[in-house]
Amino acid sequence: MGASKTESFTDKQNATAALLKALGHPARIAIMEYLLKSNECICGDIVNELPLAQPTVSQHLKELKNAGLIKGTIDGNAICYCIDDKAIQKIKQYFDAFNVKIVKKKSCC
Amino acid sequence: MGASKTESFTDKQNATAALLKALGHPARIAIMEYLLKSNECICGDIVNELPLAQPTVSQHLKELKNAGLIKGTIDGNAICYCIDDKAIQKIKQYFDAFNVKIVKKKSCC
DNA sequence: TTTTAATATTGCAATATTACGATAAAGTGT
DNA sequence: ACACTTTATCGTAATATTGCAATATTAAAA
Repeated sequence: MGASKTESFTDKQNATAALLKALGHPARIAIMEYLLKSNECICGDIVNELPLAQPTVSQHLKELKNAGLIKGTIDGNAICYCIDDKAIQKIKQYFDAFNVKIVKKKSCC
Repeated sequence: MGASKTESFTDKQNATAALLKALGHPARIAIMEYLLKSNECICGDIVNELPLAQPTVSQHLKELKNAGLIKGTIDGNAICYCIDDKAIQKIKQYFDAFNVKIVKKKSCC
């Protein structure tokens, strides 16, 4: 098929998977890390930083934006992309909670 | 193409992306959450819990195992799958560090 | 040893993803 | 208006993912 049976899982599970899936590509990890360390957030700078063609980078930026991980604001004829803290908080909280439960649980194997 | 240009990114970026990609599917999130909350870790129980056919679940388990997120031990003719803490620690640390840097950084948009 | 149970693998169809050239769109500067 | 810059979109080829039926494998149980 190729299509996930999303309707069979909870909204929360689908939402979590969607966030992590958006980060599940090295180019998108590289974009996030660049936005984190650099003071530049202009789309063109990201394109120059990555070893990918401009349309490809644009596509990755779109996916990150759709997932809520970044937001873009128009600045003249350029676009400034920034990390959206809220999405990162959500992920962090998910793994924090996950970790707490792991510590409490006895591993059976 | 369909194939990621992994050779263009750092090993760390590729490793991070691979871990998150493995969790980027609702069925695999559901498996991890089941293993976290349940005392059962037998493969058959997971198959019964999920709305997917046995071969599909087996495939998802394989991906989680390849990513290092779970480990399986043979128990008679059943297999017990458990979460591998180390992988979760890695992810948690990644987002903790990410978050620290976000807080320090002034968002530009 | 034959049957049964549990899990993995194979093969395949449907769909999604990745990448990029070509082109469009939208703003800037002249 | 015109060229120029920046980013997005379209179209398409190559590859990957998802899901399952059928089948193989492996170990227990009878």
